[in-house]
Amino acid sequence: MTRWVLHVDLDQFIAAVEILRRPELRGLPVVVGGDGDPAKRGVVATASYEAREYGVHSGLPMRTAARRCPDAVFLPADRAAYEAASAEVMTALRELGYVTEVLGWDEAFVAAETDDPEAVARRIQQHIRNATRLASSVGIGENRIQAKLASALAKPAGVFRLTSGSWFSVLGERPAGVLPGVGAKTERKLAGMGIRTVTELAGADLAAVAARFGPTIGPWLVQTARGLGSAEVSAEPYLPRSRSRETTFQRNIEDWAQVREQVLRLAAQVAQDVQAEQRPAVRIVVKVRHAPFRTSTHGHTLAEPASDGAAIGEAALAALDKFTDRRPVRLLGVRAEFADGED
DNA sequence: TCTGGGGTCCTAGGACCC
DNA sequence: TCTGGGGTCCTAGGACCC
Repeated sequence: MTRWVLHVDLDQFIAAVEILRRPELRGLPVVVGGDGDPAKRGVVATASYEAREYGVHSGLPMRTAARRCPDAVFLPADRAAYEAASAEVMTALRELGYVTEVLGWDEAFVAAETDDPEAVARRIQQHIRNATRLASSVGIGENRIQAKLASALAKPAGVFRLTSGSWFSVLGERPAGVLPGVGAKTERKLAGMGIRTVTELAGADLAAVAARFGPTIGPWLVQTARGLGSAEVSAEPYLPRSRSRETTFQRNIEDWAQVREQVLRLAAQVAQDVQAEQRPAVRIVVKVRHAPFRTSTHGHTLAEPASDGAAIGEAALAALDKFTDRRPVRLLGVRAEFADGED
């Protein structure tokens, strides 16, 4: 028996949940995001595969999506519905009895001791489909990084195995940006060093990469490009490090009295979230995005850990007072941080 | 017509202490 | 009078992910 890591990833999860409750949308380009009005500020949360054919993808401004695919059905994001669907999926997944680590609404790692990981993958897909009517893809690897990349290669609704033996033949010539953790900025920096592909990053000079990206991220990048990494799957319950609320205003706010009002409103929501966690906050951070999309943050550490709305609201205002730039405000956010450690 | 919301982790610089 | 070298903690910002 060999120990495998499986990465289960729901296919077009948010769009799929919407199509389930509106079957007439099946086969149509569906775009979910913002409040569903593509004329307003907001970005795409998920596009159905049909909409992706038009170049619509997550993170794209809704307005741009409407231009690329004017015939798409635009729907508002409905968090509660996705949370409920996600809970059903993860409950079904855990019923199979494997050590399971949930990563978000629509993905999880599973550890399995087996000589036939494809059979386990198919069983997982079938069980999730029976319980929720949702399709998933499953990646199989010797560790998390291999499994994660494998699930992307398995889409839609497939199973794909990626191991140290096949890593370079499958991914070696692909751009380094396919690796999780390598975003646009990192990819550009790597290109500046003459590193473009996964194979090139895997063979890069460790000291040079560490000098450019730091002693932790540098070596980690090279290891990732080699397809090496942790195979641990943790069943420990997830403890959030922070809870936050933020809003982008449809029209920029110019009056600072209004800014204070909005910060207090967000702080009240955060206080409720903190109370639901049953752990006190130790620090409150306010985020301000000014009109030209410049974002900065300032925090205020609480005199003592607290969960009540008054203390969190006061701390948020104290943090807000550290901002000196009074230009128009596009976005405000309030975040509560919990103490780290075991308690 | 630009660019959401909710998160995580790492880094760099200053403060502070010995 | 022209002031080293560590270590640790705190804060703000950067990058990334879904």
